[in-house]
Parts: sequence; C-alpha cells; structure tokens
Amino acid sequence: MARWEPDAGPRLVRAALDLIGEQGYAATTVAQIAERAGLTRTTFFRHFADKREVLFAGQEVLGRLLADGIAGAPADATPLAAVAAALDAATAVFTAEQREYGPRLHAVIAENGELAERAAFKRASLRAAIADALRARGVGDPGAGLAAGLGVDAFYRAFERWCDLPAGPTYPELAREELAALRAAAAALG
Amino acid sequence: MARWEPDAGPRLVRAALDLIGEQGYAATTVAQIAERAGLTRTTFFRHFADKREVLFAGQEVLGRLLADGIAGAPADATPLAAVAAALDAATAVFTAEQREYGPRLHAVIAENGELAERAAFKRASLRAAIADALRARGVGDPGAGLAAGLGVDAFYRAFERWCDLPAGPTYPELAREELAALRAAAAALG
DNA sequence: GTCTATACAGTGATAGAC
DNA sequence: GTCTATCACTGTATAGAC
Repeated sequence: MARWEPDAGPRLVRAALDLIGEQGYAATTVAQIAERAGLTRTTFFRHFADKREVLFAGQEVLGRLLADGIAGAPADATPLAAVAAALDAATAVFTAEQREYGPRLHAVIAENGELAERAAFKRASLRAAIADALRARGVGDPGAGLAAGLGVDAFYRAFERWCDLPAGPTYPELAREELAALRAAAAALG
Repeated sequence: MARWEPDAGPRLVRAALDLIGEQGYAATTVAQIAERAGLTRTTFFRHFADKREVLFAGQEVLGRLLADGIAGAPADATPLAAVAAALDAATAVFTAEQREYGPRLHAVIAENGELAERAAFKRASLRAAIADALRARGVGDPGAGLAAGLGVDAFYRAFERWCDLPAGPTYPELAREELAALRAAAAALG
C-alpha cells in the first residue's frame, strides 16, 4: 500500500459524489465514502464536521469572499454597489467543475431533508456575512439586511442560470444582471 | 374513561422545554423527555419526526395561515398589501405563552447548530409558501420572492420586538410597522 | 387510533494503540 | 497524526397491547 497520499479532503468529496450518485445520499454511509477514498471513517470526520458537510465544502470560503468584497468596495459606493462588487469577487472563483457538479448537487440536496436544511443555513449565513459587512460600512437597518438578501438571491439565481447555459454569459455577468433585476423589482414594490 | 392521558403532544413539548432549560438541548435525550411526560421514546417519535421538531411544533401551521392570508386578500390588492393581510392573519394566532417562551427558545436555538439549521429551513419554507401564494395571484418573478422575503423579515423582526416589549403594541401592529419600514428601505435602495 | 416493546443500522464522540 | 475499538444516542421498522 502506498504511503500517505495528499489531498485527502478533495478525494473524500469526489468519493462521496460518486457513491451518492450511485446509491443516493441516505443509503451511502461515511464508512463507504472513506473506504472508496482509501481512508478510514475516523479520518473522514477529521476533515468534515459531519456527513452533510462533505457536500458543502465548496461553499466554505464564499462568506469570506463576499464580506471582503463588501469591505473592499469604494468608500462612496452605495450599498447595492458594494454588493455588486462582492458578487464580482465571489463569482470569479467558480470553476467549470463546480458548474458541472452544480445541477447534480442541487438534485441530491432537494430530495433529502437534512441536506436541504444545511443548504438553507448556509444561505442564511451568507446573508448574515454580507449584512454584517455592510453595517461595518455604516449602512443602517433594515437596509443592510435587505441589500444582503438581494445579493444572496442574485447569487443563487445567477448560479442556476449559469449551470443551465454553459455557453452563455459568465457567472459574474449573470450575477450583476440578476442583482439589477431584483433592484428594479424592489423599486417597483413601493 | 380514556385508557391513556390526552394531549400527549403538548405534554411532550412542555417536558422538552423544561428539561432543555435545565440541562441544555444536547444533554437532553429523547428518552428523558418521554419519561418526564409519562410516555415512552417510541411515542415521542410518533408525535414528532425527530428530536428537533419538538421545539418547532408551534411553527407548524404558520405556512398555511400565511398562504391562506395571501389567497384571501382582495383581488385588487398589491403584492405588499396581500403580504400585510397575511401577516395580520398569522400574527393573530400567537398567544401570551408563545410570547413568554419566545426568548428562551431563541436562546436555545442560537447556541445549537442543528437547531439553527432547522430554524433557517423553517424560515425559508415560510418564504416559499408566501411566494407560491403570490405567484398564484399572478405576481411575477422576482417580485413574488422579494415581497415574500420582506414579509418573513417583518414577521420575525416584529416577533423579537413583541417579546421584548410585553406592554407595547400588539404583534399584528408591530408586523405592519416592520413591513412598512422594510418597504421604505426597499424604495430607498434604488 | 394510540401507545408500548424490542431490535437494528448508522452517526458522531472518545480514549488509547502504534 | 492516523487508526482501532467502543460507546450513547438518534431514528426506523415491526411486532403487538389496550
């Protein structure tokens, strides 16, 4: 048996996606995932807090990217302009692999309760991260939470379109488009 | 004469709140909750899908109340007016007991990951229920989701204020106030 | 229709071996 | 620092009792 292989985390993610694609999420055990990655169950839990987390590893850094994008926007930028800058920064890191796995992941999450809960929590966490960063710029309530909500909505709506149209606009372009549409809808409400 | 005591569900909820208040959520087992309620573990799972759900039993009917409130609004009501009507209907059912347990529940949920996830999912479900009801009225996207988001935000922001100020305005009044504030903030964005 | 008894797979934690 | 072993608990399934 070969010595210690690097990239245990990514290998576990790949093994999980393969097995879950074959058997479904509920029927796949952590022991099976670890075995296919050439590791043990204990090692899996050293890399991921729980079984669900292996499917959300990609979203780990998004909160920081978005918050940094807000903080790094020009001092005179409006809240929504800062959100747009954050979306630029966050969407830029997405790879073709993530675009390919996106729909499959979405299907798995949709048909499993615990995964849907984790997804809802991640989404709420992203919104909170953006809202906090906006408040740090002096944006008041409830405007900060509202602008953050528009940003997160634009992010996810654009992701779906990006996955659906591989030959279309870039992810940053779609995110800006969706944010503009949401802004227009918000203005039309009142 | 009944062979068993009635109201098993509420008794389980009460036992759970007591025990969790004493020991914390993680340290409280389903067996303990059932025992204190004079029931068995099996019976607990007949009334609640899982351990977390015993703390969210109150939110069960909210989705339907909100959706029915949307559907029952005057045909010529704007989306936000329909949302306001739904908030009226949903907030009217809240009792003094829920106001009293609100902050305690909030504290328990905040310090426990799985409960925070369940709460995020419930919130997202309420938003989806409102958005679907708005779309059934012919409201388009992304306006329906946006208005639904404002409604849910108003609902939760008003609940916090309602719990904080026992002698203040009624819950429906606070909800309308918050919705108006969010509407103004939305208008100010664009 | 509501409750109980029992057995089971799997998660997630922990303590210790090497 | 990775593994083995073990453990309490959750959540499911199936049986039957009142």
